[in-house]
Amino acid sequence: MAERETPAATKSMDDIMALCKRRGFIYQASEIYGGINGFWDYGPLGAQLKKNLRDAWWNDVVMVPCGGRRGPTGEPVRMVPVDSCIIQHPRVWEASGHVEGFNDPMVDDRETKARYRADHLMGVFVVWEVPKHDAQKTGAELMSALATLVEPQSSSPYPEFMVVAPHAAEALSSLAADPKQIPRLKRAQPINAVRGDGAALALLHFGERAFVARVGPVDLALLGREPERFPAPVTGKKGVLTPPRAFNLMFKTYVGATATEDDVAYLRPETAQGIFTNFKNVVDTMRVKMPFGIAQMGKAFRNEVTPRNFTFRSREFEQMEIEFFCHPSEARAWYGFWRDWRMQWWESVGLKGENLVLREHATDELAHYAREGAGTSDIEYRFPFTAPGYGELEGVAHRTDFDLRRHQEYSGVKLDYFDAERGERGPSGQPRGERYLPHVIEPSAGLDRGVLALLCEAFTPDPARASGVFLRFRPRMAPIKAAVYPLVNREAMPEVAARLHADLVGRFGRDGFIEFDAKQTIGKRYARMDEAGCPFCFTVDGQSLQDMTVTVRDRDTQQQERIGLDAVPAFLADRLAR
RNA sequence: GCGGGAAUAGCUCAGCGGUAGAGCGCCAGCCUUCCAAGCUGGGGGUCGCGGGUUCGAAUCCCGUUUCCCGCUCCA
Repeated sequence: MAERETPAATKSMDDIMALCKRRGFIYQASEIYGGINGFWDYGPLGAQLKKNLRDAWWNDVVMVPCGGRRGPTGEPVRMVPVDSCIIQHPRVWEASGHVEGFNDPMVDDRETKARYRADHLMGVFVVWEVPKHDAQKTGAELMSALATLVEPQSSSPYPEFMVVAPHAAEALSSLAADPKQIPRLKRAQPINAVRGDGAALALLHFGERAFVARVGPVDLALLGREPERFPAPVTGKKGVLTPPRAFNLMFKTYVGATATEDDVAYLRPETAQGIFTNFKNVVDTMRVKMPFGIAQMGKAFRNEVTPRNFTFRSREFEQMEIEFFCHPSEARAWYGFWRDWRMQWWESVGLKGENLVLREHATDELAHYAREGAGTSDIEYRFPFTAPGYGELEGVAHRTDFDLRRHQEYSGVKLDYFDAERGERGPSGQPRGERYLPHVIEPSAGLDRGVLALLCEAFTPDPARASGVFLRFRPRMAPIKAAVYPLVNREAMPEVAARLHADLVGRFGRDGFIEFDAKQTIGKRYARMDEAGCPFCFTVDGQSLQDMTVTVRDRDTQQQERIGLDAVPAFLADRLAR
């Protein structure tokens, strides 16, 4: 299959979206009302395609963990599922870091179109002009004079300039390296280190004049009230900045009818936390033993700043997450195991070849919970809109014990695990046991992104065939499993075909649609199935009535073979497993 | 949030101040023995939405929504 693959860059996303609409895979949500940004609905074929991918994950991950293969410890992989609520106690999201991490206020420069994190705007507050005779002194020589200087608080609350940096120290060093960030500034010298209020002092030279300035965070409340009195970074121009605007990425709602601020709750931005909050319950009730995983699939919600690229960045989406708990000493081995096996799984559902890559994260792009861990990898697919780059399908992260530790801290409930098989051996030869907070490997996949990747991968333009395009789904993923057609709507053909159709629906109808259609020419019906991605069409023709055979038309090759009517179920059963 | 482009039938698009169109698809009938064949007929659009200009707006102007591209953002 891989050798006939169509490069992602040659596929048009517009064409894929049009096909998705035309064939009932994906519609824009609330379309008759003009649509709603960042939300998409699945049509009949899309719903079944999505279910097939979801079922494959559930079966291959939860019910037959890792397809039956053994983990790095040599034992079978143990896995149990949960299904937790979308709305959790608000403290869950404080513990997870989402309340803090999802609330970066941003400031826009209306003139230059630049956007800044408000807490990264460092103000430069001039507190003292250095007398001319002292202007050539170094920062160190000024230190004694500065000891008696006016308190920085007495200077104006409005900065003279603004510099973009995460904190004062970095602002100072970047100013020293590149004074052009402030108009007319010739030279900047740091004077002292960052103080308690997050600010530091610097000596700034403008031509012949020199000033001592305090560099530090600006008053965000004041910036919100009077943005016109704050200078923009780089240009120094006033009146062009917007007030800080909160980009709250969590969907807020209210529990109860009163809807006061005390009732605020959030729709989960990830399913993972529902696993961590149930960790103790699962350990206490399920006789699981380390190492083991808890899996969950379900909807999650993120108020994305810019939903874009079809369903790739939707505000409502479905996740398939595993939290795999293990002893800290085994985390590295399990991390590698999961990373490699998840990659193979995506290949098994049809994303083969150079469009699928495994990318290990560089240290500086790791999330807050993963810095101390064995690593983070992304399994990425080259979508037409990311080509030649890639978009994330699944992240595999070693989250250390970050989440359990935080939930233990915020809830006050002990979440450590007593491992009876570890620890020193006592006189009887029995291990004394070891109590520890497990480490976690998290393979977290996006179901909607997976569906989109399947669609993009399957989409195969072919000017030689009537439909101009066909969808080359793996039979296991295809929403329509087979079609049964009488070649013509005459003689006994429709009746024979209808019987075969009923038989196949009974055997395979739970896995996907089995089509029946007697209208129109056979070529037209084949072409429709090409566009819908149906892998096999069984046709009853004149010969069928003589010798009880049918033709099987293969979607990918357009070739036909003739098999016995009674051989069709076995033929399909064999192919649909692939 | 910003800048640019777009929105007319299920799809692809034409129409650009004077009665809303074509091709394909879809549905029905006829005909048809293997790849969107042919014939006949049919359904389907308040021209994204809301204002304004005009005797008259799909068409011009303003606003708005959605989609696409580029920024920006992305635990």
